[in-house]
Amino acid sequence: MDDIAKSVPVIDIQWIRDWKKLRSSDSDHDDFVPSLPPVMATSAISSSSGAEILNRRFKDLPPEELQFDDEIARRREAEANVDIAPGFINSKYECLRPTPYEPKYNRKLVSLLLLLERKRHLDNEPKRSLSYRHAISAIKAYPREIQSSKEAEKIIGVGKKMAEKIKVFLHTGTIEEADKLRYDEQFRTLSLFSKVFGVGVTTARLWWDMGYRTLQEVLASAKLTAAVQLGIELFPDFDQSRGKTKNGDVDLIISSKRPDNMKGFLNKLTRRLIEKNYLKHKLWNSTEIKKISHLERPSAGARQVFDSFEKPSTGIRRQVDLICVQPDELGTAILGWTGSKQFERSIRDYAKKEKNLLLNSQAMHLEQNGKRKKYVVHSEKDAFDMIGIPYLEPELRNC
DNA sequence: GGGCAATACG
DNA sequence: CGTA
DNA sequence: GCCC
Repeated sequence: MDDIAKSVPVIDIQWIRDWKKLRSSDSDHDDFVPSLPPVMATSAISSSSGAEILNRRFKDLPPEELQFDDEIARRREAEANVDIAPGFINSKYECLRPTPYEPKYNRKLVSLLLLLERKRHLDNEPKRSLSYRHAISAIKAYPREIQSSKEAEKIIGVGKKMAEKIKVFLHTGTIEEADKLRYDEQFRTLSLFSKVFGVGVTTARLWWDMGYRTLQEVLASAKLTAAVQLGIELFPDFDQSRGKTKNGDVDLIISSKRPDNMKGFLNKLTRRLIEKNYLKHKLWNSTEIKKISHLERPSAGARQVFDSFEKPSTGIRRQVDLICVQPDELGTAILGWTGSKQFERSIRDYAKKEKNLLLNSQAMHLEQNGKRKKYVVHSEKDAFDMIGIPYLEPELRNC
């Protein structure tokens, strides 16, 4: 367990230090292990008031910028069969190749495809959205500028229709459907709504259909669950639309060598955090209270998790997920909560289809003639080894 | 044509 | 079922 | 929307 703790990157921000202090002053829990995915420690100093943000409607929103708008040298489409780039791992399994957070090549193309993916997602077309996800991941990992649609179509995950869009892009420098979305009221409003914690595409569209166009209107008129109401109220704090590309969620995975110590641990912890004024009190008046008391039960093992919002001494708020796991779940838990989402889907897909290994964030099982045999995964590296794929640093899992 | 990750919680 |  |  110590090895794991050391191998996991830890963010150096104030509240982590506070946590350490808390930990060292609390001998009851001297063996709890914080584990963190690599998260950029950026934060927004909001210059706008919360009310102003909640009242924004689509025309007031900061422009839907392309992540990148490179001066693309228009590449000649005519000349055919460019070979696929050497060294590119051309597979439908994203987990087999490194994928950077910010690609060096094909950046505008990726930005445009991301808009189309989001559109499919907001239109509740999850399978099409997934297809775009696959193609985008492959292109992000592609080691040079794509020269022609013929070349693009050799990439597994890029089929006929997307190759056609890429062809247009290489000729005109854009993809019309995607470019239009940047100024599309419905698209941008649905995007805004679905950024609220607790709101997915169904709710976002419901609000749109009811005629709401700003979060303030929603807040004033719709009957909301306590959680969603809270999500809206906290939205300005978490707003990251200006100048910020990185999201600051933190997951803490907590485990103990003496699982009996963990009974009520989250409860005690949250009580202390409230005492120290790290937590936003409002939260605990809402639905979350149920979750906490629920976790108090001895609940014979497995996963315990809840989402919370923490207000560190800096005054900046972040979403923090606390996850308590059994010691033998630690490896798969870290792997499972580190992401990216697409990486998790990919590695689970590969494990099952290629190795008969069933993987989730609690365990890995080998399936052989109808029986399931459990394997204990001690670390991320362990998991990669057992599945038989090369280890990837977390910062290269941006599929 | 079938399948697309997998599971907990309200 | 919707969301994380 | 794409792969097998």
